[in-house]
Amino acid sequence: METTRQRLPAAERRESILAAATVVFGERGYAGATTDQIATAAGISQAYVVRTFGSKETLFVEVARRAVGRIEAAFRSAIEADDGRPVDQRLGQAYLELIADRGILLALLHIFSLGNDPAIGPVGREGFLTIYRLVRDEAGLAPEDASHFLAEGMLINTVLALQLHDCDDPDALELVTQACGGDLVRFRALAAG
Amino acid sequence: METTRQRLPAAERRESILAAATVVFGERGYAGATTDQIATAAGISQAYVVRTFGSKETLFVEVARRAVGRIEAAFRSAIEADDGRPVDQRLGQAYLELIADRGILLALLHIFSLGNDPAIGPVGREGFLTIYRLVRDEAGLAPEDASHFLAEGMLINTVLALQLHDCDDPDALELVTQACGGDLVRFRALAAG
DNA sequence: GTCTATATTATGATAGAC
DNA sequence: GTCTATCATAATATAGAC
Repeated sequence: METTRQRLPAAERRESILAAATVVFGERGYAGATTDQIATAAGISQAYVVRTFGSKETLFVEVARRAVGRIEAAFRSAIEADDGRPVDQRLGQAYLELIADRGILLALLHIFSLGNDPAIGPVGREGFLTIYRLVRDEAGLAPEDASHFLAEGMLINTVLALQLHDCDDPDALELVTQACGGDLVRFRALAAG
Repeated sequence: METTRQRLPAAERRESILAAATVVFGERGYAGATTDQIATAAGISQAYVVRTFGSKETLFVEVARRAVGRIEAAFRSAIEADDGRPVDQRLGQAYLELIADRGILLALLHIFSLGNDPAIGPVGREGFLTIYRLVRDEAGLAPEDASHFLAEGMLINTVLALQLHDCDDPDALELVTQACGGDLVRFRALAAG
């Protein structure tokens, strides 16, 4: 017999759609993802996805804000949890752990690549600067170090998007190993979910 | 009176479409760009764009290969032109100069973000690894340095895509200054075309 | 080599029932 | 809170003329 559709409170439904949308947008990009794919991933109807957020664009913006929020949260707790290691090392690990949160990093990559879009651009800029300020002001990194840190983060996003960690190619694995600071096995495990 | 449409040899027409497509794909991404926008940018009809490359997907793949080719060419000439400065500095400058070649870097960013796509993914991986091998084997950078170099490159792509160089925000400008190695004015001039 | 016209499909969004 | 049905549009691709 069939499972009846779950009736959820609005807040939970929103969150479940956002989670599904993050994965789908992360895989296909903003324009490439369809509200129908997101609906299927969330286990509801296409119309309901659109109705809940008003439009695909609004949904994407919410996904972007949520993704930035996750990064902020991860970084803040890495800053607080002082275990003796230098703060940039703690931040780097926190960022890598986010790979497990499927789609967050990939969705961000797509958001950042759409700076030209009148609706999405401002959200991307604000999000990126928010993260920059966090690592500079709250973690206390010098501008140069903060910039390097973001650069390494963008490389991680890229090798993750390209799925180089699943390649057989030895050069790909060498590069991923460098990008993740040495622990390829862990990177793979996180990416596999 | 109207200018008559230029009749061009096949090779030149292909190149002019590729150039236009690079800009449009760079601004909107693969799925977000339409063959009609590309046609307008190239000054020809939509049908002719599709007919020349067979499909939008094929066109995008050609754009990707051309973009990677441009980077290879720029890096090879930077490696050859030994002016006494360390090679990674020459490479960095060569990469920055590519900003002037409108769309190349932005198109690449979009290509690299679509690793999941069955047709585009392999092209993106191949392109990225080609560049990695070039800076490692031909420029002679150690894997760690090659990785850092690519990371800085991805940061440049990102701030360019986000158009942080056109922001008023002082933090944005600080970050772009770091990303481009100090010369914000030059970065802006290159980006302005 | 290049265009106009059009077939075809896909997708975002809306209306209205339950 | 959620669905089904449907509208409207946009966009890729094809056919065929010049």
